Amino acid sequence: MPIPGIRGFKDILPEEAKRWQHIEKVARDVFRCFGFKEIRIPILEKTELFARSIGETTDIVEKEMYTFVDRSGESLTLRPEATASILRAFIEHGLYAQDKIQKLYTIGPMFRHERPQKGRYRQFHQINAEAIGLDSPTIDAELMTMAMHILSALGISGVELQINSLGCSHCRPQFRQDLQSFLGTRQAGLCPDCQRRTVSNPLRVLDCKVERCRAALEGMPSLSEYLCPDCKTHLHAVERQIQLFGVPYIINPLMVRGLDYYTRTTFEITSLALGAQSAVAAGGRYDGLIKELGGPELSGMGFAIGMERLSLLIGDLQKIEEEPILFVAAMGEKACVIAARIAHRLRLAGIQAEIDYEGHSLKSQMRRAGKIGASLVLIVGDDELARNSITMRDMKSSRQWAVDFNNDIEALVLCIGEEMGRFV
RNA sequence: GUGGGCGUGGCUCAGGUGGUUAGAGCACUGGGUUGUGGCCCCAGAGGUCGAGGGUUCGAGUCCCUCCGCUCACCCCA
Repeated sequence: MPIPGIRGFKDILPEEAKRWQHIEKVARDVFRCFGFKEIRIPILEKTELFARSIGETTDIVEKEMYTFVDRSGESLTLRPEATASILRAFIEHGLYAQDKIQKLYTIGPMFRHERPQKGRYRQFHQINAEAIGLDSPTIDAELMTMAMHILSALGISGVELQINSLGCSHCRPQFRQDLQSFLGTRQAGLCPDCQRRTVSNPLRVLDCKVERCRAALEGMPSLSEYLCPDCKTHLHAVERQIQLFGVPYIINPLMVRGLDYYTRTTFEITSLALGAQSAVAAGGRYDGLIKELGGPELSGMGFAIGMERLSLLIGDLQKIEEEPILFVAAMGEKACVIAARIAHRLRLAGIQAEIDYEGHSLKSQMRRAGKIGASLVLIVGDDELARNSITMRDMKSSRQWAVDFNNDIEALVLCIGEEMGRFV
């Protein structure tokens, strides 16, 4: 009996993996231009790290983490996001001692035990960027710009950048309290979810999609009116800067985030092409978090891009240039041996070379050569060997000719290299 | 955790009101061309019809249970 894979854990098959490689390559190149360095971090951390950073009462921590006790009795968790781990590493290795400013990125799998649906899996992959040690609103704008640039560099259009400010530790508590008491007076008109949210996470009511909730919330306190002068100034500066970068955006005062650590600037990049899970990227500022995790008093700002969602948006439009392929077809025992040697030598020269392994007919080998997209086929057989030559066939033009071959593979390989326009 | 839709060869799907050996296209293998790909033609191989139980002389088809996939809610990248 075959053993199936786990729900929500998807295989990325070769055809799609090719697209993923392309995505990563483009992203890495953008990071390089923006001065971000790669950091590679473990996928397991102590559970405590996520509980403290993401928030004890968030859905992620309460019911979505893959948490288990390992053989030494310690509670570990498969990371549900990357920020906490990056900050942990940043603190643990004292990176701030070399340079207070650290621009870091990582690409890899994250794990959340949610019900899978379009664009959402239990093991999913994120491209994650963090800019640590900067209070300047310019870095906020720069990060959002960079995220947008990665998307456009991948040929993705039709996305919307939404920005909001969640306030800081000075102004948000008052808003939360006032919102909560306001919601208390409107319970009857709210959907069951929002009635629950009133207690657990009142800010979430802001972006409820249920129509009748919208109506019941007439006259509700507005977050933007509660922002303290510093937060207001910061938001305006972010706006000014992102306008200077020429990136279109909209301010969405109703957008909130699901992780507790966000302060001030938050953003989301959405696309209607994604279905219900419309966010392809999201992030924000987290000013108190590094200290909260036992590090220095430095602020930070970061974002994550969902790889699966990116892949959905790119679709099949992506024409990735293929390297040329050579197929060595062989007829007869001697020829098979020589074919394998030729292929081997070509491979060492950096050319993709394929052979037949099962003694198929020449017709069948030719069919296979065509199928895998070989541009050049070498035909080695009794006839050729008897005449000290091999046959070369250009698959595109169907032109074919004989090439001298006195059992001298090096000379042959030179000839092939010329034919394929490559250095061997 | 909740709800809708769907499970038939590797893939995409046909299979009125239950009836004999479950079909097609694509892909695969061989042949038509005793050594030549794509197009065409012929042949072949490949399926416990998601699983288990029930009704029936008889179940891919009807009933029940379970499992899986998928979309949506919740939540989020």
